[in-house]
Amino acid sequence: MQRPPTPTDAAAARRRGRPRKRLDAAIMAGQRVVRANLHEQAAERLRDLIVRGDLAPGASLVEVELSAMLGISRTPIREAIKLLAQQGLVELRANRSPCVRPLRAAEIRELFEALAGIERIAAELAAQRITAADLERLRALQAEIVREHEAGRRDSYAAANRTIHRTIVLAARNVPLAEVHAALLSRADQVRVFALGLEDRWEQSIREHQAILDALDARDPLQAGRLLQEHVGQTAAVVTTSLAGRIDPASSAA
Amino acid sequence: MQRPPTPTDAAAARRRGRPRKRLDAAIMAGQRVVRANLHEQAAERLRDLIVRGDLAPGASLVEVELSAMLGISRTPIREAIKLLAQQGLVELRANRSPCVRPLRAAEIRELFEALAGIERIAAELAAQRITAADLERLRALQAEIVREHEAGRRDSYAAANRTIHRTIVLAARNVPLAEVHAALLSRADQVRVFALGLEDRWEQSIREHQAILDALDARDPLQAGRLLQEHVGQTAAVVTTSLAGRIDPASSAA
DNA sequence: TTCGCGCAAATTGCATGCAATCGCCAGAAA
DNA sequence: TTTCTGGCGATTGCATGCAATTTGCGCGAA
Repeated sequence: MQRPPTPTDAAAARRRGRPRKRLDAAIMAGQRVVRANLHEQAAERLRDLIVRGDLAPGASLVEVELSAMLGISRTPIREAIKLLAQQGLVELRANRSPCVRPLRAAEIRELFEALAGIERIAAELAAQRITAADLERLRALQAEIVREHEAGRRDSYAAANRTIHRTIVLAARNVPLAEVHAALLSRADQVRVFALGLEDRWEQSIREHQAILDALDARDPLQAGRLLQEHVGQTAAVVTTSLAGRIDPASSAA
Repeated sequence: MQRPPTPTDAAAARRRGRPRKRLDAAIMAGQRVVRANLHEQAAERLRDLIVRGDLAPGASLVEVELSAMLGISRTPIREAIKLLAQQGLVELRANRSPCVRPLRAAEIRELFEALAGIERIAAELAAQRITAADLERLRALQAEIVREHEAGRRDSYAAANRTIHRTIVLAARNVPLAEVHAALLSRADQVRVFALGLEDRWEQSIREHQAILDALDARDPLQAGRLLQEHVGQTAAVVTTSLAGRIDPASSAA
């Protein structure tokens, strides 16, 4: 009978498995240093589950359940949950199980508004600092988006779309800005999964991307910023409309 | 002989102290619900120590030391440190003691740049949504700043200054934006403590505040945003100059 | 039938033990 | 004198135990 690994099993395995020189061995084996701490791995795994919608908004996150699911003990789980809470994907409730942040109309509106603003700032900076290599990468991503659009591949389209936004922000060469953007973006991704009808906007969205890339290419900060902010605003409008009927308009878990 | 409380002492005290009905009793005693979890208290306390400069940039944060200092066990300390790391006040190093984020020229420049951008966005939104009560509060804060300036009270001036910026951001009525702002602001505060010569700019700064308030009063988003962004930029310039000679120009802990 | 009370199970929050890991320092070799 | 190496102490990372708190439910009373 197979059974899921318990924390103890995992700990024992980890101990026995490699007498010593673990890191050296891993590096010499050509493995990418996967050696992140357990709580980081847990955070990444949980983020993924939440953003992909496998853990539904409002679902309560019970420590022992997650601990059994991931085969690690409660401690790193707790740390991971705290991390995700800080990023807005999880909501902590005093003396209660934390839960996946529910979708609330007002919060979603504010989220996209903030995201649009931050991307505008990033675009303005990026227009001043973007390199030829950045631009080339953006054009490649844009081409990829077009391909995935034509092939109708929803997931690939979304991934490429995400990457193009991320790349613009990174071109701003501002780490704190990129960090806050990443936090907001993952929450936006979570929301998007539950929105329908986004495909209707694909062609329009691609045109907007093209205009933004042109503005960046022309090193026009104001234009790039304005266009990107509006672009995000458009997406927000579609998402909000799509979700409007299906979530608590006021709040939830009241 | 007095000795600092150990985690065990504290735990025992907490257990013995209140047989039950703890919350009810506290509420009926009219106490504000101070009943935050230990890790939250610890985070707040540590944040304060860092922002006030009592824990110097680069200082290493050893779990047992902090645990003894705050009279709690390592677990909540660890959680608090993770939280502060997420906010950029603490830097985690693999398998080493975390440390207070050192001051690095490039990072500080980026930090204030991001802060300026976010405050611009906030000001634009605030100009559209600000209420009469908000404006009144801002005017009172501005008056307070003038008073503290004339009295030459450095700490009070800084506190009021911080509050006025915070209030403008809150007037934007956007929670995610306010949250990311708060994170960046606390790091900026930490940096400011080590910058000299900020007093030279007080009068100019007060004039800039007044212009920003006027723009908000006039409900002029572009003007308010532009002025606030430039204002933060000016502060950044002074801070950067002041710090330029006294920090690792490139990095540290290489 | 419905409301209230109290008990029990579920679950968090914190403390602590244990082992792996890292940095540091002494000592040896060049 | 400088550099490399081995072992030791310091410190983290994770697992787990224990108590407090909360919630849900059953039972009794109105």
